[in-house]
Amino acid sequence: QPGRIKVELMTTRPVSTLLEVLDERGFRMTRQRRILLELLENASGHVNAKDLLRLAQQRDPSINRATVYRTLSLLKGEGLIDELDLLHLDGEEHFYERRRPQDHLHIGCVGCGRILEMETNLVDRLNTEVQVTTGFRPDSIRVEVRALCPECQKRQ
Amino acid sequence: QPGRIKVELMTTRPVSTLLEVLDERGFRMTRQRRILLELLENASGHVNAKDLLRLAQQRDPSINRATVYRTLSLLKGEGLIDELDLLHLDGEEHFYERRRPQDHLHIGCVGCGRILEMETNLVDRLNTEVQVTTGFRPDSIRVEVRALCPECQKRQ
DNA sequence: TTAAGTGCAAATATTTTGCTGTCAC
DNA sequence: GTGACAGCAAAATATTTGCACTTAA
Repeated sequence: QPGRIKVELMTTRPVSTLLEVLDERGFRMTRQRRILLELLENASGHVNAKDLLRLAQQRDPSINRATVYRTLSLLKGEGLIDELDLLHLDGEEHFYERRRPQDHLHIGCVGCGRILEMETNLVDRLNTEVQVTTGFRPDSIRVEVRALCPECQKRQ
Repeated sequence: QPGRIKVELMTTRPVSTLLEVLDERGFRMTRQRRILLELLENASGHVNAKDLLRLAQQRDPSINRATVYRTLSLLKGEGLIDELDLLHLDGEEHFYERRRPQDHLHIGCVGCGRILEMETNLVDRLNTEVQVTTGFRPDSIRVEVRALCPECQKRQ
């Protein structure tokens, strides 16, 4: 069956919260981490470090940039979030999203910068093919498509 | 048929050189561009800006960093090279490669940093599925896999 | 109590830009 | 000759780090 379009809405959520997982793994639950984890959990789609900092500071103005980066680094290292570039359509910063059971791909419109997500089993099949063909054991996969959205196609 | 492994060797080369294409399109052929284009053409695999600058300066020490970035930007804009992140296994810099007719994916080993290429028609099928499912018209696609190579698997 | 975590400021890394001078066409 | 391009240095952007202080466990 064909992939379904997912826009800024996640359906296949992990069962435990980031907080629960980090807690289980023995990391300290600081005030700052609670805020950042909750924001990441509920962020619609993808956040960059700058926005995450801004959002966090709305709840606690003392939260520092370094803490944001250190938390993101921790979560990356624990395999709980993935770092995306989203094709650097606008600047060089990274975006972060909660890792989900179902792999998906990101499509960025070079015209308007809109980002779309799409779930398709082709991504899982890529994983399998990599494993079988090369012997490399995939950990995570990132698929990013530069494209032109229907609206921008008309506009051209 | 299964994808074939390609390591640091390109088989499906474009017919015209970068120089020929830029010349046709009316860009000026400066001494600096000739050097950079030739290096990009013959670079085995992927180059980053720093290495490209270093290599270029071996032929002409006066070549400047800004010229390298401006040339890369030009080639990107003309759709002649693609910019890769190779999963930022080591630092934040970008890598560049000549765009080829056959799409392929990049697999990076998180253990040793080795980068492998693999050609598979699944990438082309992804392009098709994106177009059909979302209406977005793909321009280029980037597939990057974090993985563990066979040697690093044993070592663990 | 104490080691993990935070804030701060400065450092690092990579890429971009304004300006002036040069060269391909 | 002239506008596209190059060199230079400084700026911009994004992220990381050393160190002293704070706090969760």
